Amino acid sequence: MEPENKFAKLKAHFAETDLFSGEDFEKLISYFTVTTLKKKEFFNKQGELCRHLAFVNSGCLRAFHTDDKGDEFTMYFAFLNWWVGDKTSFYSGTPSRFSVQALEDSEIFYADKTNWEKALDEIPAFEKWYRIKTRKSYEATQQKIIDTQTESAEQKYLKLLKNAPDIVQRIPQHYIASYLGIKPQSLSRIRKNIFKPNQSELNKNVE
Amino acid sequence: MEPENKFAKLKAHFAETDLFSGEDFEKLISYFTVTTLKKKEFFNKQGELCRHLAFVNSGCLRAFHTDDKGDEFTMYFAFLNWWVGDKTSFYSGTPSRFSVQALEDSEIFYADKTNWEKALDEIPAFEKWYRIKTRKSYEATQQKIIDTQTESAEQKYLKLLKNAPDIVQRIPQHYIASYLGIKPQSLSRIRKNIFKPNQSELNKNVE
DNA sequence: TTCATTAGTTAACCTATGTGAACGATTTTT
DNA sequence: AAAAATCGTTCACATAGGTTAACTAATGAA
Repeated sequence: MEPENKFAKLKAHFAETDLFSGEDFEKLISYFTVTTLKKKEFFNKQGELCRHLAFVNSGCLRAFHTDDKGDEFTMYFAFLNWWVGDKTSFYSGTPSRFSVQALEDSEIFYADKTNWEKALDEIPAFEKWYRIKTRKSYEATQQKIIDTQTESAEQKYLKLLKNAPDIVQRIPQHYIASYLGIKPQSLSRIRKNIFKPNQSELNKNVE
Repeated sequence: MEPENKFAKLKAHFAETDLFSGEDFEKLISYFTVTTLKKKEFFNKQGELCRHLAFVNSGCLRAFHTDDKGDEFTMYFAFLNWWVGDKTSFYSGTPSRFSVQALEDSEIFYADKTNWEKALDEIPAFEKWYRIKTRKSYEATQQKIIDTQTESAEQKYLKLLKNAPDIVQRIPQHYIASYLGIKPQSLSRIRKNIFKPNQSELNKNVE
């Protein structure tokens, strides 16, 4: 891909917001660096300082926390135009509470704190965009707490199948399990219940 | 309390941030209204529009989500200087995803959207303070997801006892249970294990 | 003061998910 | 092509927490 086209998808994304002029966008990308991650490569690691935030341009990553027992819990998957990184670590200098790892070969645009803050300062449209994104991400996080506490694993899986079948297809099952907060064996069992007998939520109200 | 003293605690709180001049503060409170809530009274209800955000000046409130089965899950307790309300509803006009209710007779300072946004526009120090608070609240929410998924109910309770013994003492036990995401009976059982035999986390490494 | 309500405890039983281990299928590496 | 690693499935068994229900203590209202 030609260098000047590298940012085409990102540009389309910002254009959709109606906040950005072409000039704003040119300025924005001047603060970012392009790089690629091979499958399984890390963008940042839990326990270390998170020095960059990034946009996903292609591929897919996941953010996951590893607990004392070594069990992993996937907090989110990140696709095209998502941004990734532990903002808390990035801003406060505390150790990252989760790792971010490529699940496929991926291309990202990243900026360090200096550049990120320059971009925020100098491009009001970006600052506004970022504030909105932060709000949405806060909302999603709150919603995830509610869902986590409120629904059974089967309900969560069915909801995911319904709302994001693409994710379920694209991502290996054991990562889905870790996203739902259960073990791969349990997800296997749940799938068996869903697809075979006349038991599950899928088949209720069928009398 | 004299009217001009009503805001003393809030003023002290903002003074601590080093962001606010006395003048900023006078301006700020001009946008807020004082009111009291009796124990069990609601600040806002799940499903309705959240029209106000508020600071707690005295007493204590809780934010909780009620699911389809009628079970409640407490998202947070709010004490002195916390602010409460469903920001998502407040900003986006969507129905609140949780209710906020006084656990004790409480005094709060609240503002509707018009006043809140005027305050943000006209008092840069407030805007900055709010951005920091929002970030912290996002961090706390993310941390709560991690804790929720990672720890057993007993671990969560022990952690709470250690980090916030005041909360445990001040707040009725069934609300604590709902904060931990379990039933009151289960918390009773857990407490029994902790305080009686040589079983629990409390007594390990004692050989 | 009495009655009614709310809060906390206990116990027996139930259920969803975890655990460990085995197996075949798929993918990656050599 | 072979060997190694990863992935998904299944099963038997273990366990944390939910459910129901009964009982007592504490609180609040009449």
